[in-house]
Amino acid sequence: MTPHTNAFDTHDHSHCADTGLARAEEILATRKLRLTPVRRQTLQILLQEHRALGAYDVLERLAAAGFGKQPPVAYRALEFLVEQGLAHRVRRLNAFAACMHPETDHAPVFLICRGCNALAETPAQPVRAALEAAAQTVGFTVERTNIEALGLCPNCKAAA
Amino acid sequence: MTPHTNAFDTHDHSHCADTGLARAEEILATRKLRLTPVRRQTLQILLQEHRALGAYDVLERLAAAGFGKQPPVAYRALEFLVEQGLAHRVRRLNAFAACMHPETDHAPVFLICRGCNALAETPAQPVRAALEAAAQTVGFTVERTNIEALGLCPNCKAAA
DNA sequence: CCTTGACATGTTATATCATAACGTATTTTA
DNA sequence: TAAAATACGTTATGATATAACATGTCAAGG
Ligand SMILES: [Zn+2]
Ligand SMILES: [Zn+2]
Ligand SMILES: [Zn+2]
Ligand SMILES: [Zn+2]
Repeated sequence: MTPHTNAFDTHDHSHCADTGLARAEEILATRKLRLTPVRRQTLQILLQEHRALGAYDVLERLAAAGFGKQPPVAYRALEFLVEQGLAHRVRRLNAFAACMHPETDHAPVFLICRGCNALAETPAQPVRAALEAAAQTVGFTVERTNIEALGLCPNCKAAA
Repeated sequence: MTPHTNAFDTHDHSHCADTGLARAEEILATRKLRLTPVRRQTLQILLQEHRALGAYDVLERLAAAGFGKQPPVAYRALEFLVEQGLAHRVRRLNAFAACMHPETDHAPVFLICRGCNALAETPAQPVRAALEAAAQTVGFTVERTNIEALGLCPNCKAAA
């Protein structure tokens, strides 16, 4: 078990970004899909911070890096990353975040700090299981989930 | 325990709508808040169906009923109902739905059928508890949640 | 190699969702 | 009944997202 660095602890963040990219390359290689320059740059942009970025924020940064300046440029790259499980969409924020553990446990739970906007992705198994159980009592089959919590991270709690 | 009618079963829906309105009146009375005509009409609109409606859908119907025709009319009424726990916002759909049990258990789980767009609201306690537990391991305090599942309801499964 | 088809990128234009700011009317309270 | 708070309506604008189409790139098969 990798000692999961979590977004709310101070940590060597270059590690997150580096391994994130490396994992993406591996994963896409095995799927014979291409991590093109825009896609790579988009993932890097998301990996730069442990928070969710709106599509237009991403777009600005893509444009600054010499890519297209129109919304579909960002939306397409983001959609691709989300489909491949390399990024997630955070509905509560209308925003996107790099996935912090693309290999393991999908169907993430997001913890969104309203103080500092940090976003942590935590393992979802138990939550997901509880949700499945609730669904089953009414005969509903769960295919995709959005499980998001808004609140305060330990740092912001301490500061308050 | 009321035998909770659920959105995926055929049921006497006028009962849902009637009790929904009645409950809203009681609740707002105890809080000394007003169920004004637009608010009442908005709640009735949401109660007409077990699915989520976009703000602009609601607005159209409000306008047809003689209320204002501009977005804030709908958004304000919806926001009020959501604040009072009489309706919920379904982030996955950018839409709103009447609450199906305003008294009990809040922090609902939504089950959204991608076949027929039906929306069921199920009790969230166990899911919520699992989420709290996950949050606690990183020191995060949960304040609000969005827990939504997309999938297939029993009827659509049978039809497929 | 070169054609061909699939995929990827870019553009313009438009659709959809949401709120700011302001004036008027209604309701409550003193 | 005056003052204050609340609610409703408008205009205008902001923010998010997708449709439709043209051009460019790549990987295979001939
Ligand atoms: Zn990091
Ligand atoms: Zn993830
Ligand atoms: Zn019903
Ligand atoms: Zn509810």
